[in-house]
Amino acid sequence: MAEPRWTNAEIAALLYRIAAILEIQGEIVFKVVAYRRAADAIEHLGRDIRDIWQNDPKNLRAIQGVGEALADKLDELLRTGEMSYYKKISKGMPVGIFELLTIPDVGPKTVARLWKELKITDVAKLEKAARAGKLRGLKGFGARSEEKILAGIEAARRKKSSTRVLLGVAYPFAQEIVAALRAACGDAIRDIAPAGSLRRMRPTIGDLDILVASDAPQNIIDAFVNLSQVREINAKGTTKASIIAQNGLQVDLRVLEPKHWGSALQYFTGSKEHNVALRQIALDQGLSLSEWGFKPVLSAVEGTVKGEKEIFTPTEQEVYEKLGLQWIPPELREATNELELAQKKQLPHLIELKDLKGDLQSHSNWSDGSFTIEQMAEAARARGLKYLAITDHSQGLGIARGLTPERVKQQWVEIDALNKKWKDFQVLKSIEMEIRADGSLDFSDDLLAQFDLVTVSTHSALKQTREKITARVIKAIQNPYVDIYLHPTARLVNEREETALDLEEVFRVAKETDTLLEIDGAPERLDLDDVRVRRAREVGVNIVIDSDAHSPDGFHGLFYGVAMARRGGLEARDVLNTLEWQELRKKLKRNRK
DNA sequence: GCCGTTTTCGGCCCGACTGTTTTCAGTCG
Repeated sequence: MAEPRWTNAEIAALLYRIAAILEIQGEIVFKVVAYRRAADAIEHLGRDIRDIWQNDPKNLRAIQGVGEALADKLDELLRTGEMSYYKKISKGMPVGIFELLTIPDVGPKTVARLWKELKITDVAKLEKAARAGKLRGLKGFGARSEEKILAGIEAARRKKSSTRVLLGVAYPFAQEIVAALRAACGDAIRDIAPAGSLRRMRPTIGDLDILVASDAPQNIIDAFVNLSQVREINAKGTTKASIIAQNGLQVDLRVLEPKHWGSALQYFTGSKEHNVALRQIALDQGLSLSEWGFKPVLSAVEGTVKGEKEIFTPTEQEVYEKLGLQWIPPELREATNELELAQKKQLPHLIELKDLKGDLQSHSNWSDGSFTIEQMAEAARARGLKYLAITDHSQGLGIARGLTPERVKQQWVEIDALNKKWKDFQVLKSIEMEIRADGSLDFSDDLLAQFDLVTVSTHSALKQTREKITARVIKAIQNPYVDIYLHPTARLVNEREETALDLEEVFRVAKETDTLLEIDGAPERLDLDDVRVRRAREVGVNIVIDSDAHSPDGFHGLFYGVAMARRGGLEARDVLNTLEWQELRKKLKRNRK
């Protein structure tokens, strides 16, 4: 019997849905939070939940936030494909009701009352009722509430149609805004930094948060709303302002006194979950932490006030130090295990861009790039790299003018000639070889053996079943001349979901065969992502970080690739292209035997 | 519903804002 196969993401979505139902039904918030916490943990597991489960519910309790009750419910779901508890509580819940929760200022309590008292079960009915002035009959609702809800419905619609912006777009734009503000305000700015998910280097960004420390807040606010990048002003007050930029991004600015800088930067950087956990650690030490600083709290044990004065933290380091923690790099602040490591002073020494010695995926005008090998090589060299693999596509990818064996040989002549030009730089003969739908490769082993290194990837037949695509990839990476498997999940951020590939199995075989897996740093790929990178490291798979550059500008992909590696907790030693080519070369499986 | 060198029971983050209120509940980040 083929059971419906639930992915981690689908299971997480189910738990989030249960949380929403419980919330609307008025269940205690802590139970709701428990479901959300478990959902979040499963979403960010980095491996298939079945690998942990192994047909025993007890194993599931190893997942943070999953206890006895949830383990049993998940066990049932994994065994039978259904969860009777969900069936029970979702009975009679109108499906449209969950969309109401996406409206700003409409929360679970409001939804429950709209449903029970006015029979409103979807957004269309709510809009109609608000326009007809029927909401003001509810206790605590007035005409103003109706306007607010109508505006909220509009805002929710706009938000739904606009996707999050790629980090590769938002990051340079944030730098631009910061530079423009500095130019306009000069010395009035004591400190300035982008915060939020941008500072944590998430693959996509919703709104941009910019923080400024200054003694002259009004000057900063005025300068901000008058920047040439501003299209419209949402709000403008004495300490904060919000604008929509010409490029459509919402930018929120907050100005605060320098003495609050540390706690505010910490707070606005997030993540929310990280902050919640951090505040708990503070409480355990008798301190209440907020964006304004620390306050001593009543001690439960002594029943006395430990102190009176607030404690300010002008730097973010001081916030963490005050709690006996190492300062935590923003990329790690996603409430995985960073607080535990910071307590034990065991945070990884994260890899930096300057650690990379070479780039192992790039394209020239021999296939789908627009620049010559020489132009690409000079650009890489100018960035301080020592080697660059030219990995033009193989013939299987016809759309990218993939190379035939004959053209490969011609390209090698050009590369050999170029390599005479530098003493401090080398172009590597490589290829991005298509793994065909049946797992066979474009070139013979005899030809593959003559490259410096060989990379493989999939661009077609991406909808194959889990079994099929996994077998296909494994067959390819078992080839003794295949060194690197590129952008393993084939996802495109905001555009295309990852394939059904069983990554855990691929990790296992990659480790067994000494095949390297890639973090493709092109902003539209970022593949492997941080969660997968973390898991790859746990398993012991070797990683490389590449730009996938198709032009000299494309080498900025290395920066974003390093960001994913940092989010995944990688150190320089975990990434093989931090080695000189001669050292890396020895680690390739083709040279190990 | 989860969790524990201060607990197997009794806790579970903080502050601001809003609209409606005479002291607060709900929502948000």
